[in-house]
Amino acid sequence: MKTLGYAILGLLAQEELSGYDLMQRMKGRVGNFWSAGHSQIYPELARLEVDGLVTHSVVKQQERPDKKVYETTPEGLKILREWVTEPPPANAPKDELVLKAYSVWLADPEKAAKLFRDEETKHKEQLSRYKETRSWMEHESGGDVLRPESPWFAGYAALRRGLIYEKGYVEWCRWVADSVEGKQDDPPKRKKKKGKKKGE
Amino acid sequence: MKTLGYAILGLLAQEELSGYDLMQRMKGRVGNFWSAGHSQIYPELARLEVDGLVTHSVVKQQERPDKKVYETTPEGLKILREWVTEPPPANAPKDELVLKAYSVWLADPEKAAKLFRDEETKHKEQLSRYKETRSWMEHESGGDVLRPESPWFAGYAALRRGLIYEKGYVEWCRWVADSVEGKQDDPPKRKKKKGKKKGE
DNA sequence: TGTACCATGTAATTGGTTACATGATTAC
DNA sequence: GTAATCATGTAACCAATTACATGGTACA
Repeated sequence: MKTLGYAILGLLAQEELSGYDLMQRMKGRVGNFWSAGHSQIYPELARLEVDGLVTHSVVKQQERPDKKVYETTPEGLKILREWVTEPPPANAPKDELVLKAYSVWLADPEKAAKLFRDEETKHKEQLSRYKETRSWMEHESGGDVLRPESPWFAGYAALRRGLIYEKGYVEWCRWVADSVEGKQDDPPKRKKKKGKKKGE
Repeated sequence: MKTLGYAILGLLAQEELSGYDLMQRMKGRVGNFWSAGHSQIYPELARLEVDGLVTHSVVKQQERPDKKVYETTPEGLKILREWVTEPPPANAPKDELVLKAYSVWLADPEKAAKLFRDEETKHKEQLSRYKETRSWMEHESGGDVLRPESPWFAGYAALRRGLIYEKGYVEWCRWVADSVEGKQDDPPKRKKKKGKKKGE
């Protein structure tokens, strides 16, 4: 089974969805750290069904094309549950902007500053969207965001990764931009203090 | 030109390297956010040479097989310099652990806690390695880590991304593990305060 | 009349990983 | 001997993106 299959099962475990619905969840990022196009999703759904992990029923709609609505089978839920607690293979994150940073010493400083300022802005915006979602979840869930056996908790946990990721990204972009502009004397925070702060 | 080509040019812009040297840099992560195997590197080097962006000379070694040492051409440096300040395509980060978190409500809490504790440990270790590298760079560079026109600065900037990334990862893993174990009442930091802190 | 959204699929291409293949030298 | 490192390549396979393809409804 490939990761995409588990991503789909994970979504279907929370609600019944059509291929089209899945596509939208995946475009907007499943719990913000996975994505897939419809050309990947439809064949994968077919494979999952052959393997007996999902089933579908055709929902007839007037005013709209008919659709196939998928749900997990008990077998599908079982293998999803097992997969969740297995350690994932070590992931080498790839980030083109960090690669650009690695060669930034060659670049025109003004253009470089603009690049990292623009990226800072993008990630600030993403951070704001995540914060809105967080507020919405906290209010809407009725406290379930902190109950680990609730799907609300799981979505909230994934969202928190996004919040931390973007917060760090913004901080880093700002540091790089400041540095190439010559306005940066020390790591962010603690300006004057002795800076003792033990090594680890 | 694909990203791998720029990754190679970025390394060769700092020092002459053989395909084997490049492979090692890439295994250990170029500035920690790109990677590639030797089966990708050798063909890509050949393409770069056909395009006139790198050249090689054969270095004869006794005690070791001969090797081809590559360097960038002026043309190669030029297109690298241009690429650096172009905005990268929006990257959708993929992280299998976050996907697992999204379905963690289905899992056995003890197994889930173990998973996230183990991951926390791994990322703590990576963080420690980065911190050692940081110290080494700061001492070895003679202050050049803060001079944007120095290759030291570029490597240092990439490293700082790694530091922030791992710091956030550790924090997140700990929060998830604490939560599934039932020891977590509030977002990290500020325990009692009113929590006013404006929306943005 | 044309754009946007709903809905589902297949085909071609690219990028990346794993496996295959060879061969020399050094250290245990 | 045999494992480890140096050194360079090709071939097969897989995952993912982009492009091709179809067809209905809503709305401006």
